[in-house]
Amino acid sequence: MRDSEQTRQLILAVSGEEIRKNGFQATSLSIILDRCKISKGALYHHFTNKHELGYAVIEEIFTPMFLASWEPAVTQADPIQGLCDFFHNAANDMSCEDVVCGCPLNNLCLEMASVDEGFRLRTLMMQQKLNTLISENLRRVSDQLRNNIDYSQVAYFIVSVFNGSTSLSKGTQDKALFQSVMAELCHYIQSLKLSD
Amino acid sequence: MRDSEQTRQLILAVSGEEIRKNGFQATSLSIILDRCKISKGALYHHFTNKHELGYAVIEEIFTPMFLASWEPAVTQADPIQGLCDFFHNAANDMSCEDVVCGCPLNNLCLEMASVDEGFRLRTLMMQQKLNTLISENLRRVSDQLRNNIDYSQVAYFIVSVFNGSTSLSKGTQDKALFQSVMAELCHYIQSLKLSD
DNA sequence: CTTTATACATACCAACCGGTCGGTTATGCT
DNA sequence: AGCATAACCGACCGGTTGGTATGTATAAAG
Repeated sequence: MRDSEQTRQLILAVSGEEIRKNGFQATSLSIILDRCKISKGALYHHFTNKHELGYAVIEEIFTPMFLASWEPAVTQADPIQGLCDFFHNAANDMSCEDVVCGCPLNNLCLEMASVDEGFRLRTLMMQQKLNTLISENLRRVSDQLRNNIDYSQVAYFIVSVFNGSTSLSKGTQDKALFQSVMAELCHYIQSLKLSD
Repeated sequence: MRDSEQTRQLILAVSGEEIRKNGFQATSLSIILDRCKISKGALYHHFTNKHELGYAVIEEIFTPMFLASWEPAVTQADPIQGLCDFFHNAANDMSCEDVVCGCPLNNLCLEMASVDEGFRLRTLMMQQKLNTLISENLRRVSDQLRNNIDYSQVAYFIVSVFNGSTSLSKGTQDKALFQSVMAELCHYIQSLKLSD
């Protein structure tokens, strides 16, 4: 027909951008429809309601984007160095818009987790996947690291710093602040290595 | 008259709770009016519009609450130990509702900083005050700490971890996760001390 | 060519939003 | 007592929201 899948992907992509900019609740369907140049009937043909649209955006847009951004950093030979490079690049390459918007998934998590169970579960699943990704790759090189490391705890710590500093730099809209915290994070990660 | 100030404080307190629960944009004036048992005219007598109400909540409710929670931890004789106790207590004493709601200021920051300049500026001011509070009290005991410390950077790092882990535990609604990250944060802070 | 299901469009709805405004009541001042 | 004004009320406004019911165009199948 009129390429149903393409329409669906267009809706998801545009919705992702708008939710990223405005948050979920503040994003109105009408502006999505305008940008997609489709009718309300078209949207409700593909998604049963606004919540389901949000779920789909998380699963099909945000989650893959999120994991894909961390994955190459930790899967390389030296994940410690990989993470440091990742943070360094994140701090330097981050556009002004990125600083302003912050991590879209973290925003959604904060906004919707206490409002709707569906969002909470998808957020939870995301964080667990990410934690597994980081902690297992750190464990992979455990022979180069200190002995008393709780890998899951360290992974959650790292993600907490990253998310927290993203929020902080979003609020202050200060890129240098983000770079500063990232530098301290690298410092922390390096300290996981055996010094002697 | 009918105790204008008391009415104003009631509006602020109730608004604070609702904003903390639902976020700013998702909080409707009508439920605030219902809970306060006042009319819309009363609210608009005290505040020119919803944004100004939000500003007042930040300045008169959230900011004092925020600073007051950190202040005793860092002003005591040993701020390192004070912070560790603070984090430890935060992890243990945190009610389920606190875990669900997360830090109200951090939420507001994420939601409104990119939408409205007034919110951004008040968020920025808050973070600067907090950073000064922490960094200067750490500098106060710099003779007990490592040499190469960037105190402002470390302070922002600490706050980033705290905010980030609050968000994370809100999304997952997992108190144990928060405790875990707080434990790692204590570990990090202790490492600032001279070991030899 | 007809049938049938999909893929949209249009028109519309009730509910709710923030905000306004004319009126009313209570209080302090003179 | 009388007046001015602060404090408060509540009906109302235009606009927007998410959601729906119904109609129509398209395209593959028989």
